[in-house]
Amino acid sequence: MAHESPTFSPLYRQIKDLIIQGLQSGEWRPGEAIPSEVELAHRFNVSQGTVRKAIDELAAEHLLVRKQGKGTFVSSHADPRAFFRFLRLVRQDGQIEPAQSVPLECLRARAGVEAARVLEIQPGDAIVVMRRVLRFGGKTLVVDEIYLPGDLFGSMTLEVLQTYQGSLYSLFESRFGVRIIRATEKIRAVAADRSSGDILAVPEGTPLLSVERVTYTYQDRPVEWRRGLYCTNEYFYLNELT
Amino acid sequence: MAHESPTFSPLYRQIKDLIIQGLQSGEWRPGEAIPSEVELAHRFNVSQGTVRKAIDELAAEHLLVRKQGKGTFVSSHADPRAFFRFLRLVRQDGQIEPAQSVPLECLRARAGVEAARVLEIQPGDAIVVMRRVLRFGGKTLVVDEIYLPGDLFGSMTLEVLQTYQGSLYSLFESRFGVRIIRATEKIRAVAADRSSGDILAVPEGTPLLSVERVTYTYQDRPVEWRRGLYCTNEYFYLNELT
DNA sequence: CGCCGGTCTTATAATAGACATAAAACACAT
DNA sequence: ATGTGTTTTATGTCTATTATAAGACCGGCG
Repeated sequence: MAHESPTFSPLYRQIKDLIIQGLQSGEWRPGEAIPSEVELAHRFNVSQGTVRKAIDELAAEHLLVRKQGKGTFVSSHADPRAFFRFLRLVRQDGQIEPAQSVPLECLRARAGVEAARVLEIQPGDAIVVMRRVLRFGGKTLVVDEIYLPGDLFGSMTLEVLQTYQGSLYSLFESRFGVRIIRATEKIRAVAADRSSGDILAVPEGTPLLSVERVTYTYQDRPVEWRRGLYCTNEYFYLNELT
Repeated sequence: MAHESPTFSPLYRQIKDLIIQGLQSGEWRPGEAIPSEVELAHRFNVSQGTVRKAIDELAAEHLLVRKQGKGTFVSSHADPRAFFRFLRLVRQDGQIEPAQSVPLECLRARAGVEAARVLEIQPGDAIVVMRRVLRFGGKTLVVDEIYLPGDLFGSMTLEVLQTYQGSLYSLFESRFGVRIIRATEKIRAVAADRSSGDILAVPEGTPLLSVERVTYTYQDRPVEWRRGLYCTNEYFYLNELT
């Protein structure tokens, strides 16, 4: 097989794309096992090693999780280990504590120019806006404002949010079929205004961490825009530079 | 080869350790090429594929860089692409701009309890303390206070810092033989005090990003402790969650 | 109830050939 | 003779296949 076409990609990468299609189409759901390497090799008519290399990359990207002797599983945000991949707030002493999400409001709106640009939709398109806080050990440390595209999250309501136990991304995944893959965050320091200060129980003007996040699903499609204000008096944002 | 010993590790990982030794001993220096896969395979008496897997992991950890058709090279902080791995400050519009480091002072001191704990040395051991600022496009946006263990950086002087062109980690690497591998950062929002406000040209009380970093070399040995204050009015800290 | 093999799974190792790169060798016009 | 563009070749990594080992699980059997 010669390298002729300008759109050439190696065999294992084509297999990788086929597996991603299976994930995206819902053929294999989060938490479930995908077929074994030999079975996939047979289905796609390639060797086991080629399937293996495709799965290796998908595992490195956290889309799949390998377990020797058991199988390869679709990763899920219901897995507790996935929580702190997207919430990096830890206590002074380094202990990571579970967060409790408390939804405040959820309403329908139309996208402004900025939200439309970030979410790659048209201004005026339907969106869902929600606000919520995160509580750590009884203290309210984060207030989030979240923008979602209406076509994917049209049925989102405050009651759904209040009822659901588990992380927000776990809800996205199980109820809306939206799998969060990666995100980028822009972090800066800002002063608390009246309303956020009240919610976080700090004086107006207190320095807060402003975390603006854009979240992506398959094929780099943005599906969430959020802005969080973090109170970092007793907790901090932990980042690993590797 | 059976799995008998409790300290068993697969062949490719033993090879990986041997390569790390070569890096650590200075047998192969930053920027240089290491021997080819077949040559290493011959030297260690294993197959090329096994060497390949070892190098794959080292490349994933950014210790090596592969270039098809050319060879595999020891990664270096002199490489401009490495700069923004450890400095994630970017402009509003997303453009990344080169930083200019301006050293302010450099003096010898003795480790206090906190510095000793972080750097894993004894209280009272010799350390080097330095302060410097980072300028982006003419504006002073970062002020850093940096603590280094004296045994590694004993010959550090203000003149060395002022003379050297290039990043600090590039200096560590070329002049002190200390290769920075990874780091962890604790980020919080704080208010500017008088002195830092003066340096950054902002009013006292302005919210600043406090970035406390511990930096590690081979075998997870801490070799730098620093605290930076970032002015995030026109720039922000960019983070990728993957 | 324990344990001992089958039989699934992924993990490891070896091998062969394809592709990438750059420098040496060469042909040829000036 | 010399400069220039092309071909060859040597030497890297990359891709693909195959074989075997190790981990997990289940059911039969003592």
